[in-house]
Amino acid sequence: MTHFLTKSSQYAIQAVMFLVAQPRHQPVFQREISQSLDIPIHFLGKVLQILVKHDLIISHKGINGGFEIIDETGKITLDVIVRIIDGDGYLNGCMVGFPHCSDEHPCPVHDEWVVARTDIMKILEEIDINQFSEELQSKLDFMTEKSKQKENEV
Amino acid sequence: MTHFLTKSSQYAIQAVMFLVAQPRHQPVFQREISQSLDIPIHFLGKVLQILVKHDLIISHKGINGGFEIIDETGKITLDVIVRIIDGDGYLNGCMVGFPHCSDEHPCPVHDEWVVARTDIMKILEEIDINQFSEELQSKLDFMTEKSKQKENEV
DNA sequence: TATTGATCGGACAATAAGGTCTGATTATCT
DNA sequence: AGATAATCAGACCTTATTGTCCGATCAATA
Repeated sequence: MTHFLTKSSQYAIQAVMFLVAQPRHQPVFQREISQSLDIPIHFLGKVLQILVKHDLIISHKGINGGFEIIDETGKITLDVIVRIIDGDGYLNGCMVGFPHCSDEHPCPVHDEWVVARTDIMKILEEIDINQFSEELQSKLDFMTEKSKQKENEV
Repeated sequence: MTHFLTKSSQYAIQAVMFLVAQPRHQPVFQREISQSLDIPIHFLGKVLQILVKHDLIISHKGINGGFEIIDETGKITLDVIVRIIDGDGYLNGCMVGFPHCSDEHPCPVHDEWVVARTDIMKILEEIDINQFSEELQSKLDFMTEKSKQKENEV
């Protein structure tokens, strides 16, 4: 269906944004993340565990547990998350799948594709999630289930 | 794996390019297309049948059969092919999967994604495969298995 | 008209992605 | 110490994509 990122990496990105947006970066229950972002809870758990293993977030077990972002982390880019979840080489290769397509021997859409790919790379590599935590807090209200509550209030 | 187009639509696009590049648009055997483009022959057959049903190419059955592009066809865009094979709505929706993301309530990467998506749309909607049939003939030599033959000759 | 060799069509298998379930482990609180 | 409630870990199921196989159908040719 020509999806661009897998569900797994989409969920991971959403979760990281959600954690960054937390005031004081307090720990959040997996259940709360799941409900807020409308992500299947067990699937979310699996994704979060991968992020924990790669030291992007930390987990607290036990009754007052939860997940939180690691404060010391510098720049958090989508690129980092996608590579952790989906592995490398996600935009390599020809857009239409020609095995021998390259800069030297470009396929009919190669040059245009390079331009588009550069734009995408910018999003993945240059945007820093840690930068706009205040902006995130307001924006994510509309992204999460809070927006539905607001609709119901009208 | 963050693939952008499915194999099916990639194969379809490659096959259409291959047929357009044929001098005088002569019919070509499914087997020849398969070998030239290194596409599994039966999978290719299934894809080609879909294109036939949607009047993008025509098929000749029987012993001197094969597939050829329909000459009367005007502009052939990747968009048309992708919609036939993969269905509609292939770049709709938020890049990172937020259900409520929209122009009015953009997610943190929405604006940048719109730019990148526009570039991709241009490739899909504006490039006309029928336009550069001469260019295709030379370019496809490198895309197909002919390039390997050239390598072996050296 | 029989043979040949092509597409056509549908069933089927293999693989990966997406999603679910259950028990184990862990830390907090009473 | 026991109850509680959270993450952790892995097995398992479902679905979609990708790929394979085989018989039916069709048209050209000898």
